[in-house]
Amino acid sequence: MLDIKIIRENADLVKGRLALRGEEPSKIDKVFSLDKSRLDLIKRSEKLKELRNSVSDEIAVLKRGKQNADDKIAEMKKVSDEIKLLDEELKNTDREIDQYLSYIPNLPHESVPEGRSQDENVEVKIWGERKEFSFTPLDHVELGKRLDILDFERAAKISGSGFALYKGKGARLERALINFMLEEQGKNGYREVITPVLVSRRSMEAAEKVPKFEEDMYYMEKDDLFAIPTAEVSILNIHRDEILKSEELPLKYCGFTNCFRREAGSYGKDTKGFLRVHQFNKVELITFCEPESSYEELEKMLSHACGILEKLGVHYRVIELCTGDIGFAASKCYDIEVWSYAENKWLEASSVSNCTDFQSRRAMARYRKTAYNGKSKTEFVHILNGSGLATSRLMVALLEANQTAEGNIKVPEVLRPFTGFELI
RNA sequence: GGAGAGGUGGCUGAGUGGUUGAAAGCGGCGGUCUCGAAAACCGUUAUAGGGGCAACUCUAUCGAGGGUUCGAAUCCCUCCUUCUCCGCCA
Repeated sequence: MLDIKIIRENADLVKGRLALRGEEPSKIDKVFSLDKSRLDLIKRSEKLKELRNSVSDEIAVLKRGKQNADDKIAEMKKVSDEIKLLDEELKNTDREIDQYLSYIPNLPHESVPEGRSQDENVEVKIWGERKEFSFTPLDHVELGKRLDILDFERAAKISGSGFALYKGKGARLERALINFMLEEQGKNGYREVITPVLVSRRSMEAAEKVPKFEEDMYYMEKDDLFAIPTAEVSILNIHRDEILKSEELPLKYCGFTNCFRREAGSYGKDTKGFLRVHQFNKVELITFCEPESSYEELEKMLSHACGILEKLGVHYRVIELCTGDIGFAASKCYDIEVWSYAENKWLEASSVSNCTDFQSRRAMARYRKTAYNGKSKTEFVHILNGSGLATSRLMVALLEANQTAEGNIKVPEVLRPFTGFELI
Protein backbone atom coordinates (compact mmCIF):
# COMPACT_ATOMS: atom_id res chain seq x y z
CA MET A 1 0.00 0.00 0.00
CA LEU A 2 1.00 3.57 -0.48
CA ASP A 3 2.28 5.67 2.38
CA ILE A 4 -0.65 7.71 3.63
CA LYS A 5 1.80 10.51 4.34
CA ILE A 6 2.65 11.02 0.71
CA ILE A 7 -1.05 11.40 -0.04
CA ARG A 8 -1.44 13.77 2.88
CA GLU A 9 1.50 15.91 1.87
CA ASN A 10 1.41 15.66 -1.88
CA ALA A 11 -1.93 14.46 -3.11
CA ASP A 12 -1.54 16.15 -6.48
CA LEU A 13 1.70 14.40 -7.22
CA VAL A 14 0.13 11.05 -6.35
CA LYS A 15 -2.87 11.78 -8.55
CA GLY A 16 -0.58 12.73 -11.40
CA ARG A 17 1.49 9.56 -11.18
CA LEU A 18 -1.56 7.37 -10.85
CA ALA A 19 -3.29 9.03 -13.78
CA LEU A 20 -0.51 7.53 -15.90
CA ARG A 21 -1.79 4.13 -14.85
CA GLY A 22 -5.33 5.11 -15.72
CA GLU A 23 -6.38 5.54 -12.10
CA GLU A 24 -9.21 7.85 -11.13
CA PRO A 25 -8.23 10.73 -8.84
CA SER A 26 -11.45 10.35 -6.81
CA LYS A 27 -10.03 7.55 -4.64
CA ILE A 28 -7.14 9.76 -3.62
CA ASP A 29 -9.46 12.64 -2.80
CA LYS A 30 -11.52 10.31 -0.67
CA VAL A 31 -8.48 9.03 1.23
CA PHE A 32 -7.26 12.57 1.66
CA SER A 33 -10.44 13.77 3.31
CA LEU A 34 -10.81 10.61 5.41
CA ASP A 35 -7.26 11.11 6.65
CA LYS A 36 -8.11 14.63 7.66
CA SER A 37 -10.99 13.54 9.84
CA ARG A 38 -8.85 10.70 11.14
CA LEU A 39 -6.21 13.12 12.40
CA ASP A 40 -8.91 15.21 13.99
CA LEU A 41 -10.31 12.19 15.80
CA ILE A 42 -6.85 11.21 17.01
CA LYS A 43 -6.27 14.65 18.45
CA ARG A 44 -9.58 14.72 20.28
CA SER A 45 -9.23 11.20 21.61
CA GLU A 46 -5.65 11.69 22.77
CA LYS A 47 -6.45 14.88 24.55
CA LEU A 48 -9.11 13.09 26.57
CA LYS A 49 -6.79 10.18 27.25
CA GLU A 50 -4.20 12.57 28.57
CA LEU A 51 -6.80 13.96 30.94
CA ARG A 52 -7.92 10.52 32.03
CA ASN A 53 -4.37 9.36 32.67
CA SER A 54 -3.49 12.31 34.84
CA VAL A 55 -6.74 12.25 36.84
CA SER A 56 -6.40 8.50 37.31
CA ASP A 57 -3.03 9.16 38.89
CA GLU A 58 -4.66 11.67 41.20
CA ILE A 59 -7.29 9.10 42.12
CA ALA A 60 -4.56 6.61 42.93
CA VAL A 61 -2.92 9.13 45.25
CA LEU A 62 -6.21 9.88 47.00
CA LYS A 63 -7.02 6.21 47.41
CA ARG A 64 -3.63 5.51 48.88
CA GLY A 65 -4.25 8.32 51.36
CA LYS A 66 -7.64 6.75 52.12
CA GLN A 67 -9.37 9.85 50.84
CA ASN A 68 -12.59 10.10 48.88
CA ALA A 69 -12.29 10.27 45.09
CA ASP A 70 -15.88 9.70 44.05
CA ASP A 71 -16.23 13.02 42.23
CA LYS A 72 -13.20 12.42 40.08
CA ILE A 73 -14.23 8.86 39.40
CA ALA A 74 -17.65 9.95 38.26
CA GLU A 75 -16.10 12.59 36.04
CA MET A 76 -13.68 10.13 34.47
CA LYS A 77 -16.45 7.69 33.83
CA LYS A 78 -17.96 10.26 31.48
CA VAL A 79 -14.59 10.93 29.87
CA SER A 80 -14.04 7.24 29.30
CA ASP A 81 -17.39 6.89 27.59
CA GLU A 82 -16.52 9.76 25.32
CA ILE A 83 -13.18 8.21 24.47
CA LYS A 84 -14.91 4.97 23.62
CA LEU A 85 -17.15 6.74 21.13
CA LEU A 86 -14.26 8.59 19.51
CA ASP A 87 -12.16 5.45 19.25
CA GLU A 88 -15.04 3.60 17.69
CA GLU A 89 -15.34 6.30 15.07
CA LEU A 90 -11.58 6.29 14.57
CA LYS A 91 -11.57 2.57 14.00
CA ASN A 92 -14.26 2.87 11.37
CA THR A 93 -12.35 5.64 9.65
CA ASP A 94 -9.16 3.57 9.70
CA ARG A 95 -11.02 0.68 8.18
CA GLU A 96 -12.45 2.85 5.46
CA ILE A 97 -9.07 4.35 4.61
CA ASP A 98 -7.61 0.87 4.46
CA GLN A 99 -10.38 -0.20 2.10
CA TYR A 100 -9.41 2.52 -0.33
CA LEU A 101 -5.69 1.99 0.06
CA SER A 102 -6.09 -1.70 -0.71
CA TYR A 103 -7.25 -0.80 -4.20
CA ILE A 104 -4.78 1.99 -4.96
CA PRO A 105 -1.73 0.72 -6.89
CA ASN A 106 1.93 1.59 -6.49
CA LEU A 107 3.28 4.75 -8.10
CA PRO A 108 5.14 4.13 -11.35
CA HIS A 109 8.82 5.08 -11.36
CA GLU A 110 9.73 8.10 -13.47
CA SER A 111 11.81 5.94 -15.81
CA VAL A 112 8.75 3.91 -16.82
CA PRO A 113 7.52 4.72 -20.32
CA GLU A 114 4.13 6.35 -20.41
CA GLY A 115 1.35 4.48 -22.09
CA ARG A 116 -2.20 3.34 -21.71
CA SER A 117 -2.07 -0.34 -22.54
CA GLN A 118 0.26 -3.19 -23.39
CA ASP A 119 0.42 -1.85 -26.95
CA GLU A 120 2.68 0.89 -25.67
CA ASN A 121 5.17 -1.37 -23.95
CA VAL A 122 8.72 -0.90 -25.15
CA GLU A 123 10.93 -3.66 -26.46
CA VAL A 124 14.34 -3.09 -24.88
CA LYS A 125 16.24 -6.21 -25.86
CA ILE A 126 16.02 -9.07 -28.23
CA TRP A 127 18.32 -12.07 -27.95
CA GLY A 128 19.11 -14.90 -30.36
CA GLU A 129 18.07 -15.64 -33.88
CA ARG A 130 14.78 -16.93 -35.13
CA LYS A 131 15.41 -20.35 -36.65
CA GLU A 132 14.41 -21.34 -40.16
CA PHE A 133 12.78 -24.75 -40.32
CA SER A 134 12.94 -26.85 -43.47
CA PHE A 135 9.59 -28.30 -42.41
CA THR A 136 6.48 -26.98 -40.70
CA PRO A 137 7.18 -27.05 -36.97
CA LEU A 138 4.64 -28.86 -34.81
CA ASP A 139 3.13 -27.23 -31.78
CA HIS A 140 3.96 -28.41 -28.27
CA VAL A 141 0.68 -30.25 -27.74
CA GLU A 142 1.15 -32.28 -30.89
CA LEU A 143 4.80 -32.96 -30.09
CA GLY A 144 3.93 -33.96 -26.56
CA LYS A 145 1.28 -36.35 -27.77
CA ARG A 146 3.39 -37.97 -30.48
CA LEU A 147 6.33 -38.52 -28.15
CA ASP A 148 4.03 -39.47 -25.27
CA ILE A 149 5.63 -37.00 -22.89
CA LEU A 150 2.70 -34.60 -22.34
CA ASP A 151 -0.92 -35.65 -21.84
CA PHE A 152 -3.40 -32.82 -21.52
CA GLU A 153 -6.39 -35.06 -22.14
CA ARG A 154 -5.75 -37.28 -19.16
CA ALA A 155 -4.85 -34.24 -17.07
CA ALA A 156 -8.31 -32.92 -17.90
CA LYS A 157 -9.80 -36.22 -16.79
CA ILE A 158 -7.99 -35.96 -13.47
CA SER A 159 -8.63 -32.28 -12.72
CA GLY A 160 -10.44 -30.54 -15.55
CA SER A 161 -9.13 -28.27 -18.26
CA GLY A 162 -6.04 -26.19 -17.69
CA PHE A 163 -3.88 -28.86 -16.10
CA ALA A 164 -0.91 -30.81 -17.35
CA LEU A 165 0.34 -34.35 -17.04
CA TYR A 166 4.03 -34.86 -17.79
CA LYS A 167 5.13 -38.36 -18.58
CA GLY A 168 8.43 -40.21 -18.91
CA LYS A 169 11.08 -38.04 -20.51
CA GLY A 170 8.67 -35.11 -20.38
CA ALA A 171 8.52 -35.32 -16.60
CA ARG A 172 12.24 -35.82 -16.51
CA LEU A 173 12.84 -32.79 -18.72
CA GLU A 174 10.64 -30.65 -16.47
CA ARG A 175 12.56 -31.78 -13.41
CA ALA A 176 15.85 -31.10 -15.21
CA LEU A 177 14.74 -27.57 -16.04
CA ILE A 178 13.82 -26.86 -12.44
CA ASN A 179 17.08 -28.28 -11.15
CA PHE A 180 19.09 -26.37 -13.71
CA MET A 181 17.41 -23.08 -12.82
CA LEU A 182 17.83 -23.57 -9.09
CA GLU A 183 21.46 -24.46 -9.60
CA GLU A 184 22.09 -21.35 -11.70
CA GLN A 185 20.26 -18.98 -9.38
CA GLY A 186 22.18 -20.44 -6.47
CA LYS A 187 25.34 -19.41 -8.29
CA ASN A 188 23.85 -15.94 -8.69
CA GLY A 189 23.70 -15.62 -4.93
CA TYR A 190 20.12 -16.60 -4.17
CA ARG A 191 19.51 -18.77 -1.14
CA GLU A 192 17.31 -21.72 -1.95
CA VAL A 193 14.10 -22.21 0.02
CA ILE A 194 11.18 -24.57 -0.06
CA THR A 195 8.11 -22.83 1.28
CA PRO A 196 4.52 -23.63 2.13
CA VAL A 197 2.22 -23.35 -0.88
CA LEU A 198 -0.88 -22.83 1.22
CA VAL A 199 -0.78 -19.51 3.01
CA SER A 200 -2.90 -17.46 5.37
CA ARG A 201 -5.02 -14.50 4.41
CA ARG A 202 -2.60 -12.26 6.26
CA SER A 203 0.24 -13.46 4.03
CA MET A 204 -1.80 -12.80 0.91
CA GLU A 205 -2.55 -9.30 2.13
CA ALA A 206 1.10 -8.64 2.83
CA ALA A 207 1.88 -9.51 -0.77
CA GLU A 208 -0.97 -7.23 -1.92
CA LYS A 209 -2.73 -10.08 -3.71
CA VAL A 210 -5.81 -9.80 -1.54
CA PRO A 211 -8.36 -8.22 -1.49
CA LYS A 212 -7.94 -6.90 -5.03
CA PHE A 213 -7.20 -10.22 -6.73
CA GLU A 214 -9.07 -12.56 -4.45
CA GLU A 215 -11.10 -13.91 -7.36
CA ASP A 216 -7.95 -15.14 -9.09
CA MET A 217 -6.93 -17.29 -6.15
CA TYR A 218 -7.76 -20.81 -5.13
CA TYR A 219 -9.17 -20.57 -1.65
CA MET A 220 -9.84 -23.20 0.96
CA GLU A 221 -12.74 -21.94 2.95
CA LYS A 222 -12.60 -24.56 5.68
CA ASP A 223 -9.17 -23.43 6.74
CA ASP A 224 -9.07 -19.88 5.41
CA LEU A 225 -6.02 -20.74 3.33
CA PHE A 226 -5.03 -19.66 -0.16
CA ALA A 227 -3.02 -21.63 -2.72
CA ILE A 228 -0.17 -19.39 -3.78
CA PRO A 229 -0.28 -17.95 -7.31
CA THR A 230 3.50 -17.53 -7.07
CA ALA A 231 6.23 -18.33 -4.56
CA GLU A 232 6.66 -14.57 -4.26
CA VAL A 233 3.89 -14.68 -1.67
CA SER A 234 5.43 -17.23 0.66
CA ILE A 235 9.01 -16.03 0.24
CA LEU A 236 8.07 -12.40 0.82
CA ASN A 237 6.36 -13.40 4.06
CA ILE A 238 9.53 -14.97 5.43
CA HIS A 239 10.44 -11.52 6.73
CA ARG A 240 6.99 -10.20 7.55
CA ASP A 241 6.89 -8.32 10.87
CA GLU A 242 10.66 -8.37 11.10
CA ILE A 243 13.35 -5.76 11.44
CA LEU A 244 16.38 -6.76 9.40
CA LYS A 245 19.91 -5.49 9.85
CA SER A 246 21.26 -3.28 7.09
CA GLU A 247 24.43 -5.41 6.96
CA GLU A 248 22.47 -8.47 5.87
CA LEU A 249 20.91 -6.68 2.90
CA PRO A 250 20.43 -7.40 0.10
CA LEU A 251 18.81 -10.69 1.06
CA LYS A 252 18.20 -12.89 -1.94
CA TYR A 253 16.07 -16.02 -2.12
CA CYS A 254 15.11 -18.44 -4.82
CA GLY A 255 12.45 -21.06 -4.46
CA PHE A 256 10.72 -23.61 -6.58
CA THR A 257 6.99 -24.17 -6.08
CA ASN A 258 3.87 -25.14 -7.89
CA CYS A 259 1.80 -22.06 -8.64
CA PHE A 260 -1.97 -22.00 -8.76
CA ARG A 261 -4.16 -19.58 -10.65
CA ARG A 262 -7.87 -19.73 -11.28
CA GLU A 263 -7.55 -17.60 -14.42
CA ALA A 264 -11.08 -16.43 -13.79
CA GLY A 265 -12.28 -14.26 -16.62
CA SER A 266 -9.93 -15.71 -19.19
CA TYR A 267 -11.94 -18.80 -20.09
CA GLY A 268 -11.67 -19.58 -23.74
CA LYS A 269 -8.43 -17.64 -24.09
CA ASP A 270 -5.16 -19.42 -24.81
CA THR A 271 -6.76 -22.74 -24.02
CA LYS A 272 -4.21 -24.80 -25.88
CA GLY A 273 -1.86 -26.94 -23.81
CA PHE A 274 0.49 -24.97 -21.62
CA LEU A 275 -0.48 -21.52 -22.83
CA ARG A 276 -2.69 -20.83 -19.84
CA VAL A 277 -2.87 -23.39 -17.04
CA HIS A 278 -4.21 -23.44 -13.50
CA GLN A 279 -1.12 -25.09 -12.09
CA PHE A 280 2.41 -24.55 -13.24
CA ASN A 281 5.96 -24.76 -11.98
CA LYS A 282 8.16 -21.80 -11.31
CA VAL A 283 11.46 -20.88 -9.78
CA GLU A 284 10.97 -17.52 -8.14
CA LEU A 285 13.56 -14.91 -7.21
CA ILE A 286 13.03 -12.44 -4.38
CA THR A 287 15.35 -9.68 -3.23
CA PHE A 288 14.99 -7.63 -0.07
CA CYS A 289 17.20 -4.56 -0.28
CA GLU A 290 17.73 -0.98 0.79
CA PRO A 291 15.70 1.63 -1.10
CA GLU A 292 18.83 3.22 -2.56
CA SER A 293 19.77 0.13 -4.53
CA SER A 294 16.47 -1.36 -5.60
CA TYR A 295 16.56 -0.20 -9.22
CA GLU A 296 20.08 -1.52 -9.54
CA GLU A 297 18.91 -4.83 -8.09
CA LEU A 298 16.06 -4.87 -10.60
CA GLU A 299 18.53 -4.83 -13.49
CA LYS A 300 20.57 -7.58 -11.84
CA MET A 301 17.53 -9.74 -11.35
CA LEU A 302 16.51 -9.22 -14.95
CA SER A 303 19.93 -10.38 -16.10
CA HIS A 304 19.70 -13.45 -13.85
CA ALA A 305 16.42 -14.44 -15.47
CA CYS A 306 17.78 -13.76 -18.96
CA GLY A 307 20.88 -15.79 -18.17
CA ILE A 308 18.81 -18.96 -17.95
CA LEU A 309 17.35 -18.46 -21.40
CA GLU A 310 20.71 -17.66 -22.92
CA LYS A 311 22.24 -20.84 -21.55
CA LEU A 312 19.29 -22.77 -22.90
CA GLY A 313 19.68 -21.03 -26.24
CA VAL A 314 16.10 -19.80 -26.25
CA HIS A 315 15.23 -16.86 -28.49
CA TYR A 316 13.71 -14.19 -26.26
CA ARG A 317 12.99 -10.50 -25.89
CA VAL A 318 12.67 -8.16 -22.94
CA ILE A 319 9.94 -5.57 -22.85
CA GLU A 320 9.64 -2.73 -20.45
CA LEU A 321 6.03 -2.37 -19.38
CA CYS A 322 4.46 1.04 -19.76
CA THR A 323 2.67 2.87 -16.96
CA GLY A 324 -0.68 1.48 -18.08
CA ASP A 325 0.45 -2.15 -17.94
CA ILE A 326 2.68 -2.59 -14.89
CA GLY A 327 1.38 -4.77 -12.10
CA PHE A 328 -0.57 -3.45 -9.13
CA ALA A 329 2.28 -3.59 -6.60
CA ALA A 330 5.09 -2.72 -9.02
CA SER A 331 6.71 0.62 -9.67
CA LYS A 332 8.67 -0.77 -12.60
CA CYS A 333 8.45 -4.02 -14.42
CA TYR A 334 10.08 -6.00 -17.22
CA ASP A 335 8.54 -8.97 -18.97
CA ILE A 336 10.61 -11.61 -20.69
CA GLU A 337 8.95 -13.32 -23.61
CA VAL A 338 10.01 -16.43 -25.47
CA TRP A 339 9.23 -17.17 -29.08
CA SER A 340 6.74 -19.83 -30.03
CA TYR A 341 7.33 -21.13 -33.57
CA ALA A 342 4.01 -22.90 -33.76
CA GLU A 343 1.89 -20.07 -32.38
CA ASN A 344 4.05 -17.58 -34.21
CA LYS A 345 4.03 -15.17 -31.30
CA TRP A 346 5.82 -14.16 -28.13
CA LEU A 347 4.84 -15.86 -24.86
CA GLU A 348 5.40 -14.31 -21.47
CA ALA A 349 7.76 -16.52 -19.47
CA SER A 350 8.92 -14.17 -16.77
CA SER A 351 8.12 -10.91 -15.13
CA VAL A 352 10.62 -9.00 -13.03
CA SER A 353 9.33 -6.21 -10.81
CA ASN A 354 10.48 -3.69 -8.30
CA CYS A 355 7.68 -3.33 -5.78
CA THR A 356 9.63 -0.79 -3.73
CA ASP A 357 8.09 -0.40 -0.26
CA PHE A 358 4.57 -1.09 -1.46
CA GLN A 359 4.44 -4.64 -0.12
CA SER A 360 6.88 -4.18 2.73
CA ARG A 361 4.68 -1.50 4.26
CA ARG A 362 1.80 -3.97 4.46
CA ALA A 363 4.12 -6.75 5.47
CA MET A 364 5.90 -4.61 8.07
CA ALA A 365 9.21 -5.78 6.68
CA ARG A 366 11.75 -3.22 7.82
CA TYR A 367 15.45 -2.81 8.37
CA ARG A 368 17.46 -0.81 10.84
CA LYS A 369 19.37 1.99 9.28
CA THR A 370 22.12 3.78 11.15
CA ALA A 371 21.99 7.44 10.29
CA TYR A 372 24.90 9.83 9.98
CA ASN A 373 24.30 11.16 13.51
CA GLY A 374 24.76 7.66 14.94
CA LYS A 375 21.07 7.21 15.69
CA SER A 376 19.37 4.22 14.23
CA LYS A 377 16.08 4.35 12.46
CA THR A 378 13.86 1.72 10.91
CA GLU A 379 12.79 1.93 7.33
CA PHE A 380 10.81 -0.28 4.99
CA VAL A 381 12.92 -2.51 2.78
CA HIS A 382 12.35 -2.60 -0.94
CA ILE A 383 11.13 -5.91 -2.27
CA LEU A 384 11.69 -7.20 -5.78
CA ASN A 385 10.37 -10.32 -7.37
CA GLY A 386 11.07 -12.08 -10.61
CA SER A 387 10.46 -15.41 -12.20
CA GLY A 388 13.64 -17.19 -12.89
CA LEU A 389 11.63 -18.72 -14.64
CA ALA A 390 8.23 -20.32 -15.09
CA THR A 391 8.54 -23.63 -16.91
CA SER A 392 5.24 -24.02 -18.72
CA ARG A 393 5.63 -21.49 -21.50
CA LEU A 394 9.36 -22.03 -21.53
CA MET A 395 8.60 -25.68 -22.22
CA VAL A 396 6.48 -24.62 -25.19
CA ALA A 397 9.35 -22.63 -26.67
CA LEU A 398 11.90 -25.27 -25.85
CA LEU A 399 10.04 -28.19 -27.39
CA GLU A 400 9.08 -26.28 -30.51
CA ALA A 401 12.49 -24.77 -31.13
CA ASN A 402 14.41 -27.97 -30.59
CA GLN A 403 12.28 -30.32 -32.70
CA THR A 404 13.89 -32.18 -35.54
CA ALA A 405 12.52 -33.09 -38.95
CA GLU A 406 12.05 -36.61 -37.61
CA GLY A 407 9.77 -35.32 -34.86
CA ASN A 408 12.25 -35.70 -32.02
CA ILE A 409 13.43 -33.15 -29.46
CA LYS A 410 17.07 -32.31 -28.96
CA VAL A 411 17.81 -31.57 -25.32
CA PRO A 412 19.88 -28.39 -24.85
CA GLU A 413 23.46 -29.08 -23.83
CA VAL A 414 23.19 -27.52 -20.36
CA LEU A 415 20.24 -29.72 -19.42
CA ARG A 416 21.84 -33.02 -20.36
CA PRO A 417 23.63 -33.52 -17.03
CA PHE A 418 20.19 -33.21 -15.42
CA THR A 419 18.16 -35.29 -17.86
CA GLY A 420 20.68 -38.03 -18.52
CA PHE A 421 19.57 -38.15 -22.19
CA GLU A 422 20.14 -36.03 -25.29
CA LEU A 423 17.13 -36.82 -27.39
CA ILE A 424 13.46 -37.40 -26.87
C1' G B 1 -9.16 -35.17 17.54
C1' G B 2 -8.49 -35.35 23.38
C1' A B 3 -5.69 -33.48 27.97
C1' G B 4 -2.36 -29.98 29.98
C1' A B 5 1.36 -25.75 30.11
C1' G B 6 3.06 -21.28 27.97
C1' G B 7 3.28 -16.56 24.68
C1' U B 8 6.45 -9.87 28.25
C1' G B 9 11.72 -5.26 24.86
C1' G B 10 17.39 -7.60 20.10
C1' C B 11 17.69 -12.18 23.55
C1' U B 12 17.01 -14.57 28.65
C1' G B 13 13.63 -13.48 32.31
C1' A B 14 10.79 -10.76 36.77
C1' G B 15 6.27 -8.73 37.42
C1' U B 16 -1.46 -10.71 39.72
C1' G B 17 -5.35 -3.81 39.51
C1' G B 18 -2.65 2.62 40.56
C1' U B 19 4.49 7.09 38.96
C1' U B 20 5.50 -0.37 35.34
C1' G B 21 7.14 1.47 28.86
C1' A B 22 7.91 -2.33 32.12
C1' A B 23 13.13 -4.97 37.41
C1' A B 24 17.52 -7.82 36.58
C1' G B 25 20.97 -10.14 33.36
C1' C B 26 23.00 -10.76 28.43
C1' G B 27 23.84 -8.34 23.91
C1' G B 28 24.48 -3.40 21.20
C1' C B 29 26.31 1.67 21.28
C1' G B 30 29.27 5.76 23.72
C1' G B 31 32.91 6.84 27.44
C1' U B 32 36.84 6.19 31.52
C1' C B 33 41.27 3.30 32.10
C1' U B 34 45.28 1.30 28.31
C1' C B 35 50.60 2.04 23.62
C1' G B 36 46.49 -1.07 22.01
C1' A B 37 43.13 -4.89 23.47
C1' A B 38 40.69 -7.72 27.29
C1' A B 39 38.72 -7.07 32.08
C1' A B 40 36.55 -3.58 35.28
C1' C B 41 33.67 0.73 35.93
C1' C B 42 30.16 4.79 34.24
C1' G B 43 26.44 6.17 30.89
C1' U B 44 23.09 4.93 27.07
C1' U B 45 20.01 1.58 24.27
C1' A B 46 11.95 -0.32 21.85
C1' U B 47 8.19 0.59 18.01
C1' A B 48 4.32 3.38 15.89
C1' G B 49 1.34 7.73 15.70
C1' G B 50 0.04 13.06 16.96
C1' G B 51 1.84 18.21 18.13
C1' G B 52 6.37 21.54 17.85
C1' C B 53 11.52 25.08 13.73
C1' A B 54 13.69 22.70 17.79
C1' A B 55 14.84 21.22 22.84
C1' C B 56 10.80 18.48 23.77
C1' U B 57 5.96 16.68 24.61
C1' C B 58 1.46 13.73 24.31
C1' U B 59 -0.95 8.93 22.94
C1' A B 60 -0.78 3.77 22.03
C1' U B 61 1.70 -0.95 22.30
C1' C B 62 3.54 -6.87 27.39
C1' G B 63 0.50 -12.93 21.04
C1' A B 64 -4.47 -10.73 18.54
C1' G B 65 -9.41 -8.97 19.31
C1' G B 66 -13.38 -7.92 22.68
C1' G B 67 -15.10 -7.04 27.93
C1' U B 68 -14.93 -5.38 33.34
C1' U B 69 -12.85 -0.77 35.80
C1' C B 70 -11.94 6.10 37.16
C1' G B 71 -7.46 3.11 35.98
C1' A B 72 -5.36 -3.50 33.05
C1' A B 73 0.98 -6.70 31.41
C1' U B 74 -1.97 -8.03 35.81
C1' C B 75 -9.22 -9.90 36.19
C1' C B 76 -13.05 -12.20 32.40
C1' C B 77 -14.31 -14.02 27.22
C1' U B 78 -12.99 -15.40 22.11
C1' C B 79 -9.27 -16.42 18.67
C1' C B 80 -4.18 -17.35 17.02
C1' U B 81 0.31 -19.65 18.14
C1' U B 82 4.31 -22.64 20.64
C1' C B 83 5.52 -26.80 23.73
C1' U B 84 4.40 -31.69 26.37
C1' C B 85 1.42 -36.22 26.64
C1' C B 86 -2.39 -39.49 24.28
C1' G B 87 -5.01 -40.97 19.68
C1' C B 88 -4.87 -41.02 14.23
C1' C B 89 -1.64 -40.67 10.10
C1' A B 90 2.37 -39.64 5.09
